[in-house]
Order: sequence, then structure tokens, then C-alpha cells
Amino acid sequence: MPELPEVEVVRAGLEPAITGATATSVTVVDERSLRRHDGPSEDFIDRLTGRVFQTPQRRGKFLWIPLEVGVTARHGEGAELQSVNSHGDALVAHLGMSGQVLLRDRTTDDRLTRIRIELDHPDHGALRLNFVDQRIFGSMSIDSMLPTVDQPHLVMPSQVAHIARDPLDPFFDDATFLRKLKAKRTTVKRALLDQTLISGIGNIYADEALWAARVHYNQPTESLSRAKAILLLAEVRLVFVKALAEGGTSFDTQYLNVNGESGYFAHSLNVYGQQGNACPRCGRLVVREQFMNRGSHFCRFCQRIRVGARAV
DNA sequence: CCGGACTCCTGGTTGC
DNA sequence: TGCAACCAGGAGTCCG
Repeated sequence: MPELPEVEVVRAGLEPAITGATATSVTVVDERSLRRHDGPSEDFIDRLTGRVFQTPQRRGKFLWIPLEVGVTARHGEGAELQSVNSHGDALVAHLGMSGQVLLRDRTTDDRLTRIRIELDHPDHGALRLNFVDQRIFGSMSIDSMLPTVDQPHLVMPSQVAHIARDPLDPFFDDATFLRKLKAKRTTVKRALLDQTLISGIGNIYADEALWAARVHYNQPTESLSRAKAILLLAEVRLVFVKALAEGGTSFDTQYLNVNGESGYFAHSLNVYGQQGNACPRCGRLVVREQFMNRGSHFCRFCQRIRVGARAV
């Protein structure tokens, strides 16, 4: 599924292609892809049509494109230029399990397109942005930008406000993360997947980072040594950076494919989906267990629950 | 605060 | 060949 590296590949790919483009036409093929939009599809279309895209942003697995303020073309003959809010709006996208953002020319469509946005770019001309999503766990929405609680000068879509910084964010605070992790009364994989603690990690990279750090998914966070916690955070960053590097190579400005299943995932997975295969480190069999309604892949020998290590 | 259950959801794949 | 069962799980919500 799309996690931080996949979403970042999309963001980085969209940036040069669509920044400055105008949304000339919007088609909602399947309203269920607007589940995070507060209002009917007509409202989504009205608030997006005629707007100009600014630089795409990302936090964790959320992606958004701020819309230039001041142009509310569709709304009335200039009569009621609604001052929505002082910080403007953004087109927010979450890819969910199977979402893709595909940049096409005007003649190309994709089978599972749920939302289609026609764009006109001053340099690149006519473009089409297809939001494709098989399972419809993803969504698009128009959301208000609001100042964040901790940093009032930093604005962000309201539905992203509760999402923690991701570990590739230059302002991610390691010390704070380690403190909060320690304070939690939960187990380590659950904590890694908690987007309010650290964002961007999904099932695949959680399993990969835990394997790399030799930590069992069910290790209580309070008994995780500080050294292990630091190592784990480093391994999270490492798998992200590796995936990002590989994802970047297959990037093509005219075709942004972010299907996590295909492409760069395949050749660098050590445990995810590898049940029955040999652990690359010790040669014993990788196993899969049910945890949190999903699969946990790990090596019973390399990753064992350790007791004690209750630092002061 | 925490965890578990539940909901959303579909098409490629598997099995008979 | 045909069809039904199976499977993947991010995120929000509710409840005990």
C-alpha cells in the first residue's frame, strides 16, 4: 500500500508538472472517493474548478495541493466573493490502500478513475489528472487550511492537523518522539502505526524496520531500551530513504504510477510477504502472524520479545 | 489511555 | 470455462 515513500514520489513528481496549473474541469466519477469531503460532489467541483494549483505538500501519507487564494471563479458574478477563510483551501488526497494519482494527456483515461481533473498549465499545456482507486479507501477533498496548534505560522488542511510530523521532516523531533514512545502503554508496532505519534509508516515499512532493528512487533514500548528505540527510528528512516531512492528512478513526469505493489517494492523486501522464505539474516523461516487485523511478518529467531531493560 | 471490534471497499487471484 | 470465495489493510469511530 502507499506509505510515505510512495506518497512522496507522487508529490515530487507532481510538483514540476502541475504547480501553476489551473483546474479547468472536474469530473467526479464515483462519489465514494469524496468520503473525506465535507459536502456533495457539486460542492467539490465548484470549489475546485477555476482554481490554480500551488506547490504540492505532504505530511505522512497525506498529500495536498494548496489553491491560490482570491480566485473563486465559479461563485457568482463576482457578487459574493466569499471570503471562505483567510488561509485558503487545498485539494487534499489520501491514497488509502490502492490509490494512484496519474498524470495523463487529454486523450488518456484509466479504467478505475474515480475523479478526473482537467488542467491547463502555462508551460505544459493541457493535462489530465486521474485519481484512480480500486478499493476506494482513498479520497480527495477540498479542505480549509488552518494554523497548526503548536506552530501558528504553519498552516495545514484541517484533516491533517492531528497527524504527527514524519521522520523525514527536518523538524521531526527525535527526543520528543522517544519520550512519547516510552510513555505509551502499548506495543511497538502499534506505536509505529500510530499516525499521531509518528506518521508515514504503514504495515510494510513497519515490518521491514522492525526486522532491521531486530525488534519483535509485540514488544511493549515501555520495556524497549533507549538504544533499541533509537536504532528502530534510524531503521525506519533507512527503509524510507532506500525506497525513495528506488521509487525516484522509475519516475516519469508524464506518468506517475504509485502502485505500491508493483515496481520498486519487490526487490528489497526482507520480511514483508516473505513468509515461508528464509530470513536474509539467519536463514530461518520468516513467519506471518495476525496482528491488528493485518499480517505481521518477522523472524522468530532474530526478533524476540526482550524483558527488562527498564531504564530510569 | 488503551485495545478490540467494526466499517468502509473491490477486482485480481485462487479453488473447485 | 465459470463462478464463488478469498484477500489486502489505512483510518476513523464507538464501546468497554
